[in-house]
Amino acid sequence: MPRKKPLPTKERIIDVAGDIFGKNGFKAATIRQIATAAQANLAAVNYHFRDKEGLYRAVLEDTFSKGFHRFPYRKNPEESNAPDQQLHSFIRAMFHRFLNNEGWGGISGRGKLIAREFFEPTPAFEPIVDTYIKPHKEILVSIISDLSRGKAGMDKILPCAISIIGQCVYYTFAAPVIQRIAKEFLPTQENIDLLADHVFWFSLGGIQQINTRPVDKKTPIVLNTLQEKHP
Amino acid sequence: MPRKKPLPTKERIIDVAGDIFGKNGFKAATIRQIATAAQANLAAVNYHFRDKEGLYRAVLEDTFSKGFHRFPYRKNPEESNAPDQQLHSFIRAMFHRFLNNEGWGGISGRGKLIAREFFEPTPAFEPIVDTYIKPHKEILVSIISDLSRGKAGMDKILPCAISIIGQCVYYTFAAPVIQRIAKEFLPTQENIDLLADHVFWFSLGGIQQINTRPVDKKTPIVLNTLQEKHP
DNA sequence: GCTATTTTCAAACAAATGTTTTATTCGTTT
DNA sequence: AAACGAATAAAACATTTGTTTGAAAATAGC
Repeated sequence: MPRKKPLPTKERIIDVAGDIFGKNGFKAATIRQIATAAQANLAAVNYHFRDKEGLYRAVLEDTFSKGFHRFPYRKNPEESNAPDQQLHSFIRAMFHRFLNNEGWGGISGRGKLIAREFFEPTPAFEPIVDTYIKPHKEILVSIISDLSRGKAGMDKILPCAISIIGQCVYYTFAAPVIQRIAKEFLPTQENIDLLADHVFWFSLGGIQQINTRPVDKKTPIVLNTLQEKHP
Repeated sequence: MPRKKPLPTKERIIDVAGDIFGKNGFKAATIRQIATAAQANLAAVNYHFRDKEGLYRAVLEDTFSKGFHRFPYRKNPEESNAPDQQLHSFIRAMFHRFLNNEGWGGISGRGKLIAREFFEPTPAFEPIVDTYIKPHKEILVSIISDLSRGKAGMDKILPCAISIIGQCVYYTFAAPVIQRIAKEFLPTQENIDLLADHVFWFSLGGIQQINTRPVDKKTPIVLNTLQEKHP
């Protein structure tokens, strides 16, 4: 009869709590709000998750688990194994995970929840880093290392990795600012390829520049050359 | 006698509120906490700022005003006017504004306050965007345009600008993640030059790549070339 | 079909918090 | 010196909110 309740209460609460924690943050979200939206009783949260923080932990684990499961970060052996193709796939997968509605759905979905953990992590984020973030970073490091044919040390690889992830994260989560500056590059599901292509090419140039510039040289060289082309 | 009160109550509250709003967020920060830390009476906040939100608006305006005043974004006509030097200065100024203790002091200072407004802006952020962010972006756009000798359209300039600002923002605010991945690139006052140099070179290569790659080409070209150097 | 366990529900509790009120103090002006 | 307004102080008010409680209902196991 009640076909509006296909999921058991516990999972319904996790689902709804993801939205509400995302929209309002941990402190501002209220258990009453969540219970009401999940069509559950107020005490159900404390019953199933012990307390508000227990619910939050469950939401976070559920979010990352589903996001990385739907859009995995492992190298795809069926693809061309050229490292530049691998980088392109990596960036595309990241944007899909962030923006696709089957993933985290951008800042109107679970995005803000994740952004907050990036910038002001709670204790609940600790296991997430070990389980998901670190292996994810290792893949990227390995791709960048391949791109430099194994010649670059970690002192060059790591900042490049941060620059790449930083672009993806910023493009995704800074939507409110981007909307006022460059509407055509808004982080939406439709723009995933556009964004991924840009970040890919920009980063490819960046990695190349980092790998080719002379050490401890203080002045730019490549673009000076470019300028001198048209004096 | 009370030499511990060099500032009038109103400004003392703004100062302390900046720290506490930054550390805890708007909702979690309490007026009692702020009043106590500012050695002011509980009612002082409502008296001087009408309500909690009024105080928050004052804090935000004060933060951006001081940050941009201490580390301005205007082109410095005394510097070399080579666009690559301008880009370097722009990035350095941005990192100083973000990280320097005379600026926003990173995420242990006012950084988190600003990060939150970037990713989930409140109504109080509206005037800030018009007064500070938009002109700031225009400077960067003009520099990138100069870098491409006026040949690039906004469809190429804007995403490059976002990529550059994104790196700076991410490097600054993702400190908790960076700490677990690349400790030597932590966003601290001492690392400003290191970070600025990396973002500068990386972005210079990125801009160059965006400007030189053939339109609508789907496969990477530059790094393939690089690879073929060592077959 | 009955019992034991799990889950749901309504109500109440206790703590925290933004705001208001009223009185007092302090500095300036008349 | 008196008077006025601004600023400070202490207390109380009205909500909100996380959590607990005890009973009812539903479910599972035998």
